[in-house]
Parts: sequence; C-alpha cells; structure tokens
Amino acid sequence: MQQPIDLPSHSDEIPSELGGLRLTKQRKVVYGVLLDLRDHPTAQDVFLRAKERMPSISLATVYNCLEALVVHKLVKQVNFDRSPSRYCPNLEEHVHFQDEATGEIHDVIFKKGVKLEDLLDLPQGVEVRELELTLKGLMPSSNQ
Amino acid sequence: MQQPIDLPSHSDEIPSELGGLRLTKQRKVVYGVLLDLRDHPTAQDVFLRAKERMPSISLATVYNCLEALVVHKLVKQVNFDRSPSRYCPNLEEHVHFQDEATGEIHDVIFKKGVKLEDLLDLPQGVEVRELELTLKGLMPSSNQ
DNA sequence: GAAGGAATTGGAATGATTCCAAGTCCACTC
DNA sequence: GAGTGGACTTGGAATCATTCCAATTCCTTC
Repeated sequence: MQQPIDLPSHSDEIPSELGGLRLTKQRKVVYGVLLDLRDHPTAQDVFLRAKERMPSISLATVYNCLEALVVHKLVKQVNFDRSPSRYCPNLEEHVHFQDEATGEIHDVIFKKGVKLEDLLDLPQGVEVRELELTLKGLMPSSNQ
Repeated sequence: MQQPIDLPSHSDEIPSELGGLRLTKQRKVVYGVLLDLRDHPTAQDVFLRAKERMPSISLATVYNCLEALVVHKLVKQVNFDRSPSRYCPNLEEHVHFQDEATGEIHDVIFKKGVKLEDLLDLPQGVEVRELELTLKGLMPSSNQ
C-alpha cells in the first residue's frame, strides 16, 4: 500500500494540475475519495462518497473524472471478470488479489527484480504495452 | 495452441459426456464451435457459428452452454477489461496476449518451471485459487 | 466582462448478460 | 413402448454498468 512518489497522500494536498490533467473541483473530489480510502471502490462507491463532499456531483461526472484520471495514469482501473470496474490510486507496478471470503481486494507486488516478461514464452519481438494480473483465493485469516 | 490431453481435437470426436457434464446436442455444437476455430470468439460469435450448424439454437442457450462448459472446466472464459467475454478451449495453463493492431488474441505459456506464485510478494499462507493474466501490445509483424 | 472551449449534468440509450416462465427433450421405470 | 420427473432449451423481458447526448455552466484568456 505504498503511495506513489511525488503524489499527494491526502486530498488536502492535491494541486490544481497533475500529469497534464487540469484538476477541476470535481476531479479533485473524485481523486481525493480514491486517495483517502484505498479499498478499490467501484464507480458507484466513488459516486456515493463524492456526494458527501460535493452533493451536486453527478454519476456521469464521476465516470468522466475516473476516465480522465485513468487516461492520465493517476489511477488504475481494475477488472475482475466482468464485475463493475474498481479504481486504485496506487501507481506502483502491482497486481490484485481478491479474498474470496470477504471480497476485499489487496495490492500485491512482484518480488524484487522479477520481470514478468522473462517468465513468459512470448514470440520474438513482441512489445508488451499493458499487463493485468488478477488473483483470487483465500487470505490466511479466512483460510481455516 | 496445444490441445489438452485426453480431449478431442475436433467436434466429430466429442463424446456424449465429458468431465461430468452431460453433453446435449446444443452443448456439443457449442463446444465443437470452440474446438474447430480457436480464435477466442465472443458469445455472439459462437452464437453465429453455432447457428450454421443448428439453426434453431438460441443465444440464451449459447450462454447457458458456455457457462456449463466453463463451470466444468472444459473452456476458459477470457476477459479483457470490460469488453465482451471470450471463450477458449485450451486447458493448459496459459495467459492471453491481445495484439493491439489486429485485436487478435494469442495464447502464451509460462517458461518451463516458472510458478507465478514464486514471483509475487504474497502474504504468508495465502491460497491462490484462480489467476488471470492478460497482456496487450504489438506483435512483431505489426510492430513496424 | 465577453468569447470560446472544456467540463458538468440529467436523462436517455446501449449492449452484454441474466432472468423467467413455458415448452421440450431425455433417461429411466413399469 | 408409454408415463413421469427432472434437466435443458427457448424467446423475450429485465438488469445494470457504462456510454452517449444535448443543454447548461464554468474557466481561462483576451
């Protein structure tokens, strides 16, 4: 759960522009929601939390903001099967593990020095641009 | 693109039961469609191809059959982001690479001896039950 | 402070998938 | 070989996350 270097850890500190993205009031609220509680919320979850901070915000805007944040690489969109997308402000390279007992999603990082592409039998010259790895299973505490 | 051991390579050879799943006419058709052209079709694609073999088959049945095949582990459901699910009869452990130039999906296997869980910094005692890894990028031929 | 472009908004539309209730098929028994 | 029960199939309706749209509203700049 490390925060990305050079990014604010709390919404109070969000500047007015970031990564080339103009941070409007709504985008700040949405980004702040994601930073403040990093539990991989759905757009619907984000919408409800954002409304507490800005009651006038609309669901369409939340979708728009999330997309803008994803496009500008401030937030990762996380998909498990075809369930509603979840959003994650952790910018470190990581993958996601869902505890089947609780539904909670946890960030998991690669062991030091591991490069996934070394492990796969990819055709010569393939250029990997994106990678999404999701795991499901049981956490120790729920595994009894 | 290896075929799973002990499974038929062509729909002509599909038995009347497999892995505990009763293979009805419709399920045979659907499974045959997947075996005969392994291009990771969507449910819609499967439906169109199945109709050529059995014009009376319905889309609902195709969904039902695909689900039965997935539950009985004869077929893998493959998800890229939130686009329509695709279906793959390759039962070997493998992951999926989508060529961004053509949209085609290719099966990719791990290098010999690699166990993904060795590479991840998972909390002690976690039991991984499912793993989905998808890649996007460019194939050599389209990478110029 | 006026103009222009971007962002926001509510509501309608989309589209993959699921649900449902009715009909059909099939395996098994007598 | 007909009867029965349960599983399977079917068409159509429903669901629901997401996208689209057209009309404001908001900023930024001149």
